[in-house]
Amino acid sequence: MTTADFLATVPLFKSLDAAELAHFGQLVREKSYPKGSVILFEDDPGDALFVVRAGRVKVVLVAEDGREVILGILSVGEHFGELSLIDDQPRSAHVIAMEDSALLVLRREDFRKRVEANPSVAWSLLSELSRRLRRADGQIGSLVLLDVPGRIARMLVDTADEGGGPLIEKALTHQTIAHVIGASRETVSRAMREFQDSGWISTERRRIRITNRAALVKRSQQRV
Amino acid sequence: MTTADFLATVPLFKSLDAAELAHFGQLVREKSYPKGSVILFEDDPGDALFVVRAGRVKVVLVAEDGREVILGILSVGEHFGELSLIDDQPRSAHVIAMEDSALLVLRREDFRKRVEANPSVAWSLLSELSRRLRRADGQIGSLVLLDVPGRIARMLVDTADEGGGPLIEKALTHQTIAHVIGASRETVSRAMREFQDSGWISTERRRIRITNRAALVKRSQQRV
DNA sequence: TGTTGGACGTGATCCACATCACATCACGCT
DNA sequence: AGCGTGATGTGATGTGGATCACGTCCAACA
Repeated sequence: MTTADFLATVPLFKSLDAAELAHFGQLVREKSYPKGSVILFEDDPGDALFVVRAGRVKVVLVAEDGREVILGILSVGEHFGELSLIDDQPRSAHVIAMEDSALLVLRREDFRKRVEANPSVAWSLLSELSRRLRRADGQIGSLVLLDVPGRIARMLVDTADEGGGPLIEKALTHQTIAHVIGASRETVSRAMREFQDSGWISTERRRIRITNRAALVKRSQQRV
Repeated sequence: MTTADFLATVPLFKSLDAAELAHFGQLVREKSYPKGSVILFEDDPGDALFVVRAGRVKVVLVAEDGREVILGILSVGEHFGELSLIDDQPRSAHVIAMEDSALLVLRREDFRKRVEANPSVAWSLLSELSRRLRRADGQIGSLVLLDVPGRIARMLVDTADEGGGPLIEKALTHQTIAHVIGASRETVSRAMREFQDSGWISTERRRIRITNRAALVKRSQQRV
């Protein structure tokens, strides 16, 4: 697939015509990052937007003692790094490749010019930031109002809904889930086992099937 | 102050000229909300943007058992409700007047038309959403990585920085702080007393003065 | 096919905080 | 001035979940 063809599949650019996509295609360059490599560092000045072309990356905050929170996991077609292009502030988090990944890089000035020529891209960006803000606020609510099993239940339901079905493929490891919901690996393991014993989910290597969505939804709305 | 003059002071509209401001002024209507009244409900369909003209409002999520989290507190000149205008999704939280307040209300279609006529407003909106997203992500980091005193320290430093000086006027009550940082009122009281006894802050009715910013910053970066 | 490193399972222990229960304190009101 | 209501101070008690310390399982790879 050519770069322009790939860009056509990226939601951010969905409103662009072929000529514009070709134009964008000329401006980006592709970079590879092996699993575990740091794509960008918190506090660095930022002057580029990244689009995931292959692989998966995580957006993380890291404490001095090494503990981490995962703010987001981005797959093919998703983008990151636009905040610094918009407000000229430093990067707000680290971004690390979870698998061998390939990213398209677009520099600030190129991006700004293209956005000014295509206000519809600005609207796509607003939609995307709105979505992220809703998610972030929901996450804050979860952290404060729910216990760990509740947060896991919520995450499972959300993930399944986004995936479009009750089967979650290439599911995250317990350790990764723990980093996302702000809990320890052990507690996640225990809660997942509970769900399984209750018949709410079934798992087999890297796949989770939700077998009682209603129960999970209920569990994600109240403390027991 | 006329409505147009007031709008000129609102950051969202800072790039507009007098004619445009007058135009906007024609489209908004002003509504009053007594302290405690609910301005909008989570899950309602939303078709209006609100600008705080007087008073203070809080954006909150409420659990079934009544516990609440405050996602944001908005003062004069700040706005809310734009997410539903952008993505047509329902309201993501309740908004409640913390004091007797007056709000300017702008309907979706009027707002959209004006934004299309003034792309610079879209850029202001992007800046604002970026700011909120950074804050929300920071808050998620605080909730997961810091203990309660750490979160309070962070909040004090942030509030002072926004206020432009070490003196925080019309400070929030301990109960309200508790709702913002996700803790109990008692724990907030004890932590604030600790800070005071350590000489990091001093307080006198509804005012907090930061007397050792460095110590607070350090406390907000590591668990003790 | 043995080896090795990552993912998962599970008990024991500890502690930061929520919760409960009151005691003041500080003001805005009448 | 006296009253009532909301803000704050502070002990006692209970617990969800982090942490520590292992053991098991499994897939990739030499």
